[in-house]
Amino acid sequence: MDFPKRYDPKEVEERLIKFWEENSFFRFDPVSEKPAFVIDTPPPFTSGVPHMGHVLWWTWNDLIARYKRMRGFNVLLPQGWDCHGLPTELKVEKHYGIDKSRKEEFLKACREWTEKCIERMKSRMVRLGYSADWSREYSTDTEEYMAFVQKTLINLFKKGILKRTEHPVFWCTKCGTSLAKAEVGYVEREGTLYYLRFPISGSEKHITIATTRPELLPACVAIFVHPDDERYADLIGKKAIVPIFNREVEIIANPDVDPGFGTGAVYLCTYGDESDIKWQKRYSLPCVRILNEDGTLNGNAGPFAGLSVEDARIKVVEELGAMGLVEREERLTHRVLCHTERQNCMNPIEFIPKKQWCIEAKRFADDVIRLAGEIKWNPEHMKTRLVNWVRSMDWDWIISRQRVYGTPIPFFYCEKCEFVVPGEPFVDPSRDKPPVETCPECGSRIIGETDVCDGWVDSSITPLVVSGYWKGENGLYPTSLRQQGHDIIRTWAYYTILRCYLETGTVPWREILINGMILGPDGREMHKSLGNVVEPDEILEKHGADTVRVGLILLGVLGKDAGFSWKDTEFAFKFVTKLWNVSRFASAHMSNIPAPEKPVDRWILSRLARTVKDVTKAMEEYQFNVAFTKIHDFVWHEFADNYIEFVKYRLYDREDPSARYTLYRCLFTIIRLLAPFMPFVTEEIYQRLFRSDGPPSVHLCSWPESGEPDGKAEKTGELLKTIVSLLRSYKSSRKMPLNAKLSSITVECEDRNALFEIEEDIRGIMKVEKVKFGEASELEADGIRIDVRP
RNA sequence: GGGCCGGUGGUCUAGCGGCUAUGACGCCACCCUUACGAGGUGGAAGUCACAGGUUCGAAUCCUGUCCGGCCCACCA
Repeated sequence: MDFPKRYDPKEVEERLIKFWEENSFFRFDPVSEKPAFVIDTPPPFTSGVPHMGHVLWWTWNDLIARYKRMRGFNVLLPQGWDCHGLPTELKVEKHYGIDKSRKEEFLKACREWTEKCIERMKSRMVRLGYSADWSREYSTDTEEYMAFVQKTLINLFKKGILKRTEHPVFWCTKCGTSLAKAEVGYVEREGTLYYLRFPISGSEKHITIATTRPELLPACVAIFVHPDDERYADLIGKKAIVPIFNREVEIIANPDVDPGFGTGAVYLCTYGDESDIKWQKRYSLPCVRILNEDGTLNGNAGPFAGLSVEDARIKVVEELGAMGLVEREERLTHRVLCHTERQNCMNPIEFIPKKQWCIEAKRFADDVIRLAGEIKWNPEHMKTRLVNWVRSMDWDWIISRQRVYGTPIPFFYCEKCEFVVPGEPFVDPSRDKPPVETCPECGSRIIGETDVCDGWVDSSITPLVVSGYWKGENGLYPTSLRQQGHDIIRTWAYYTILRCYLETGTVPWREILINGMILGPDGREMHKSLGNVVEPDEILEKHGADTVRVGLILLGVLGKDAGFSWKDTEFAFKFVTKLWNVSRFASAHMSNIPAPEKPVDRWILSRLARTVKDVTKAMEEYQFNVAFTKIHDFVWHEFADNYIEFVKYRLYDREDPSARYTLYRCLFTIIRLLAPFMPFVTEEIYQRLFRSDGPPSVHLCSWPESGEPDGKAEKTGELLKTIVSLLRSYKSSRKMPLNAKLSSITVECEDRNALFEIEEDIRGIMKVEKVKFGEASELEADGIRIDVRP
């Protein structure tokens, strides 16, 4: 049989990708009798180049899809693209030099850029062997998709869950947009704590407050001290004078103040941080808005108007200093709220009161927690993350973004009374006509919303899209499985559960699988500046897709981060070669004609059965690294190192039909076990050796049945292994070639019958002329003793 | 500060109540066997983080300590 000496991944992969595509093997069959398995697949964000994290993600999805197909499921593995987003806008501004004020032109450029990104991503997925049903591809920037997003938003509006309200929002002055709570986080920063004196009204005394934000002085509306703080007991209820502005503010007792920090006195400005918002509400204080959206101070800041936050800080301190009101300054590290969702922004967040569209998510916290309980989490403990997040949430979901490349918020409202009129999807209220000319309430002019949606609004309804629910088919909803990273549990997983629940009343998926992050080889996050970035293309070019996949599968423990490892890639590549060589050997010696088994055959078949059992169990638990390692160990160390070596003498000398058939059975099973992991090399072997006995592709074969392991046969096999190992050791220690002849050996073991069964094998494998049973003492292992006569 | 996860030869890893603790990489010695040197055989290397406890029996279960990692949290 023709079987090339070397496996050429590049040639094979190109050929098989075409072969699979031409035959549409991976199309979802809508009329199939088989149970459906729907994977809620990632719409990867289409910005930049795919990285190792994407590749792990795809590999897992594809692995699951291929495995489930072999298990008899009608698998739907669709693919979508999450297009909208700030990074794309920024790229377009920079690359094309188009300003977003030229909206139509700008959007066109965004789409062009996105198309390119999709092409780049898709080509890598295809090369990796991603077995998606490409006929079901979708993009979040199509009118069809956006129309559905808008429809769900209008539903929420009608139910009174989506509203336009004024609220201080997280505002990034650098990106010029509001943000959701999930997009911001605290970052340790160096800063200065200023001790500022406020004169007490009608007194010679003063009170000293400590703050890191002196520039917010114009917005000061109160001073707080702890109710039990003796230092300030006599000042509670009195008024302090805001320096420079000569405004009076009340000194109020507030139990949340920490008397141990700074001076124990804190001033409230609208708004310096989240507690300011809480306290302002609690004590019904006024709001002085001093910040513009670009991060400069406005007219309310008096002499500081027009300055940036940073400049104002210096100026205020200077002026207070001149007045003798700066008591002291001290350096400190504190936590600053920053735009953490975007690694290359990380700008400090300001709070600006604004009218925003908001989904009242908090109301549904208990429902989301209940639904999380109905979903099977892998690993289980990741559910805690979601639950903790939902419990700690104290803000609703602000969905409006002051951007252009996004799904338009589908509402119009009255310029005077703010009465809201929904549009008819698809609608772009920034350019389309409102459905009514004037406000039905007050007769004033109706204007269109110009904001667009947060990107998560698009991507949180993918289960409704992939299942066909959005087109009125709901047979496939809820979907079977979502796979995603733990870093976006509080965003993607949470928002998806919430949105799908609000739309359908049920869970979006039955199971969720959490993958870890792929770190650099040094164990740190991959960053260009750290020089620890490994590009998937590099390995893909060198060793092929199967190696890339297995290299990552070995790292991928459920929910755990792992550093990229060249060793594992090397390991994977060696195994591809090993499998190829094993198959090459088998191609010359195996046969599909059944024949009765001999003891050694029964042993390997039992070991094989056990392997199938273990691997299947690991696959069901999504422990892919364990599953692969089990197959690897069996193939290399039991099948190749032992079984094949044990039967060579039978194959070479007498073409033993039992060995030939056993070889066939083992390899066919191995190929099928490995097919989901290494789709290319297994398909190539299948086409060469097994195609005539089965379906047109190994990926259409069924998953092997395990059968029952045979304990007795395994014991006999172990006895043979031990004896062979002892004799190899004997030869090795005497620097003899392994195929050196021995005249006789005497074996002392418990089971004389077993020894009798394998006597011929011992003689054939180790070139021993005579095997005797009896007392021995020269070599010993596992309670078996041997004497050797060279 | 709260929560979660983990700590097994030099490095990575399996085992998660019961045979002498799995395997890989690396290391040492050897073999040259007609699938594979991207081989093969043999070997050295571990008090399974530490301390208690439960049990006939603990790497495995419980408690505490130490050390890492991640997530969350308003100390201005």
